[in-house]
Amino acid sequence: MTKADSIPSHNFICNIIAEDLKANKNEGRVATRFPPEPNGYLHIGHAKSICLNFGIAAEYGGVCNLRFDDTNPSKEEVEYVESIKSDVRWLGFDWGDRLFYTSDYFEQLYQYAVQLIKKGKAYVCDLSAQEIREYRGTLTEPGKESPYRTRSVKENLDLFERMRAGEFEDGSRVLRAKIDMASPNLNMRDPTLYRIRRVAHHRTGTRWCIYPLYDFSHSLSDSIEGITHSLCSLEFEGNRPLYDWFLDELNVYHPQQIEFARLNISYTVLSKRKLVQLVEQGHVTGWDDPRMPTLGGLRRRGYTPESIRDFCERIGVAKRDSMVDMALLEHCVRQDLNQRAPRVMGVLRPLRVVIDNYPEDRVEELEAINNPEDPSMGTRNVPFSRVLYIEREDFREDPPKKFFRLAPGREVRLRYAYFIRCVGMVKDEQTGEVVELHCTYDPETRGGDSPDGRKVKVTLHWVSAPHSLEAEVRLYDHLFVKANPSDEKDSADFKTCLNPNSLETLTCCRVEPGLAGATPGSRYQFERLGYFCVDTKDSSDGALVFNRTVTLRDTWAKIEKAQKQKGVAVHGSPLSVVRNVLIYLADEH
RNA sequence: UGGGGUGUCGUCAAGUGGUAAGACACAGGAUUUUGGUUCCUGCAUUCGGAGGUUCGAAUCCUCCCACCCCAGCCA
Repeated sequence: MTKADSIPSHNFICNIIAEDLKANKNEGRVATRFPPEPNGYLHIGHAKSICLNFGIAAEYGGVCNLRFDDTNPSKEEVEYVESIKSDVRWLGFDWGDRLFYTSDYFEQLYQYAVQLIKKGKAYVCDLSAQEIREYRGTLTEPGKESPYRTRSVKENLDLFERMRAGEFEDGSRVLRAKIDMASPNLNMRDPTLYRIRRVAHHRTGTRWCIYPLYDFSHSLSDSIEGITHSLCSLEFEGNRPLYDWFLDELNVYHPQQIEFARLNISYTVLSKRKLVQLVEQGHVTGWDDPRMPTLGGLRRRGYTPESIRDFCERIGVAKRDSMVDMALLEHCVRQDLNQRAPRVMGVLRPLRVVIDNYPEDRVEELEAINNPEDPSMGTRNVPFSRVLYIEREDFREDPPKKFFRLAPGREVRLRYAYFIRCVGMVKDEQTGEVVELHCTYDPETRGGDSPDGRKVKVTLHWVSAPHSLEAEVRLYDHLFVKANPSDEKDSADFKTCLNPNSLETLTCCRVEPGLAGATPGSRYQFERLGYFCVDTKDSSDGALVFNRTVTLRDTWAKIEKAQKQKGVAVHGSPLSVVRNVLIYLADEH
């Protein structure tokens, strides 16, 4: 990788940092942080933030902290902190010894609150949640001051201490900042700093019964850690004045909050709230269902961390709401996997082919290239015999225009093997379905080249029937049928456009014998089909299960789709079929 | 009808007064024992709209329009 490649694309945040550096702000120091709340699993939207924060730290010789924003014990669990850590690591980032928790600062945060009270900038309020809401006013009308706003410093100190000591009921009192109930920015209308909540915390246990809220704890945690640039998403723009207020009132180190647009991708959803519904209502099998945009789902699907990082690099960072085309994500995995995935042959929907002129008991080992993009990956042998399977869709009894594959009388190449010509077919007498093909092979074309220079329009993948292994293959498609599921007027019901065909399970697939014992998580390109990953949960030596990561680009599919849309005459002449083909009608099927 | 933001190709996105990068997608073509890969070529006389300043505007000014966020003791 060249230097230019490794530099994050130019974005407005880099511009700000570069200027700060030039002005020697923060003594040339750069410190960022990734601050997840441990209340759910990471998804690709988080990956954007992780890549940004860790990427900037790396680029400018700074550091990036991993900080769990664990101020709401009723929603947070250790299970989530563990999964988040492993996802960040999997993505390829290392926080070294800079693992922090907001809960590490509870005592210090409490002292900051006391300072605010002493300055007359915070007070204990006895209004109920309902009343606080009523007193807040509306977007267009100012709020009313709480009757408790004028309590003395002494009384506030006493009350706050007793809140901590557990003398009051949950929800009976809160600590509030004393700012301005008439502020046009609702965040500044005496926001709540602490609430009473007798819930055990995953790290501090029952030591505390009061917990700080986001605005207060986040800005101060950033300050405590010496964060220089605190990057967050757009919806916190209105919180910035409050972020700044705490730091100014307390006169402590003042990081700069910068907001950027969160990631949206077409044909999926990226909000914790919505993802939870998909899991809980059984629309997917879990957080790591390969259709989920979670890092766990993408990993199981076969996405590489490199491809996700590349994607995050390419989408850029800006302030406008946007929706990135899913096709870009798919492009990124294809590009990565094209370079590194070993090629293999697998037949998804097998069609039996008998090579009439190939000896019954002969088996040949044919050399196949593991990756044409990378000769160092070497070669392997695949067995060839009289009975094979090819892809059902690679044969058409009545081929449409531009269909180059097998048809009665046609000759094609079997990859790394021989040219074969279709001379007959067996049909199910009930359904008329073609259930077996009879072909002849040309012994002169071993390896795939014809000595007489004869050309063939296409190369098919295949497996030797007796040598092949059975496998289950799961074909995944977009989770939603609409580019923007959140568009539903009835925004509650983004699920109305769930794709009913997002998963198709194929159970009688046949793959080449070399795949026996394939390691769970390993990725392959099934030639001509796509990239597949051995499932990490359901696959075993005796019962292989593959997940399709993404298809290969498919020019034929595109042509066929266009033909169907135009209603073009897609059939060839039936006369040629009659002339060239022997048709065996089934009697034993 | 309060405040805070944002509007550049179908989708992302550079551009910061000197005459519209790049990527994906799409469309052609070449090469190809994957209809894959790779390689060429094409793809915004125009930057939400209207005025204005200027020799010169996507960039500055004015007005207008559209969209997003904020009324949790969530983050």
